[in-house]
Amino acid sequence: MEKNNSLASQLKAAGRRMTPQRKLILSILDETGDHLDAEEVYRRAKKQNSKLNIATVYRTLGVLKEMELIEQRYFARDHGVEYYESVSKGEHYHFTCLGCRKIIEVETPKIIQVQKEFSALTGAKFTHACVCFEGYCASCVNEEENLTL
Amino acid sequence: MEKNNSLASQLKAAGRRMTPQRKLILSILDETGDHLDAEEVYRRAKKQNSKLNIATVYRTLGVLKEMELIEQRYFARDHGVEYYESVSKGEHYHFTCLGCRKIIEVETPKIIQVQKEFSALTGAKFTHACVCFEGYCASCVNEEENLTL
DNA sequence: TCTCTTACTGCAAATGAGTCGCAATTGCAG
DNA sequence: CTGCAATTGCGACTCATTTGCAGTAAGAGA
Repeated sequence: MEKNNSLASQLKAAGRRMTPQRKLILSILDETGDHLDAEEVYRRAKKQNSKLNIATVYRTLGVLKEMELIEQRYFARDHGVEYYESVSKGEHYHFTCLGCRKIIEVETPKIIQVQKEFSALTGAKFTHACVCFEGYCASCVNEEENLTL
Repeated sequence: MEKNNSLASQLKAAGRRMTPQRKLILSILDETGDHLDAEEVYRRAKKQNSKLNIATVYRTLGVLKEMELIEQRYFARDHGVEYYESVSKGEHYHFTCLGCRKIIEVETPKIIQVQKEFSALTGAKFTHACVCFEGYCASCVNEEENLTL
């Protein structure tokens, strides 16, 4: 319950209100291990609130993003769709396999290092980095090799 | 002229044809130092070929990208628009200033290092990395500080 | 140089993720 | 319990990008 309380008080601090829609959408993102786009969040949320509208999902995702409770991300070169994940997952990046569409999470301190170096060099201040990788995962690389033999 | 010949032969090798539209669009991207989206490429190209259509620009950008003559990129968190640049510019990344919208190019070997480390670890093969940074450049950081004083 | 095939272009209409205006609803402070 | 501002649902809208199609034009072969 503390989660709801914390959400409620954070919302209040921002002059916003706690609503069942917001609670529902955040809980979906907090509890899933998958990478969801707005459409998929909508689909899952709608199961529990059939009158929910996609516009509300987008608006809620915007609010949660503003409050830094979730992060918006893009995966792979085709950035047509935005994905969202709870910030509670911590700093990491994504590798999308072009073969099987699997998303592998990549952890590395190097991106932060680049930011620090560039800041030190130029005096710029970073607020956000979008990093995503694309390629073939080990098993798809093998498959490809078998095919070309 | 070797550039056109090279383009022509590369196109031929891919079972494609050389057209004035393709020549024009590639030359615009090769010669500019700016970061152009499809709309801006279209605007500039149209000055030299008034009948040119935006759909042709998109199709041509797709072909050139497929032939690895240009790279498609996204800048900043709002990935609504795709930008294109000639691959002849070499490996680099982009920092977008949220204050003045300036795009600063960032050079670092660290991104490639991340890819190598991850490949060594998992056996995955990288084909592409999308990296973009967002924040405030030195002069906008200063301005912001002045405002909040 | 001419011809024929088929890749390519221009156009207009379609797509689709995300946004917006507005009236009805609902948190929640007092 | 009341009032009002924040929020929702809904449908219409935006706008970058894509697609279908009929006409055009590269460029290989004769």
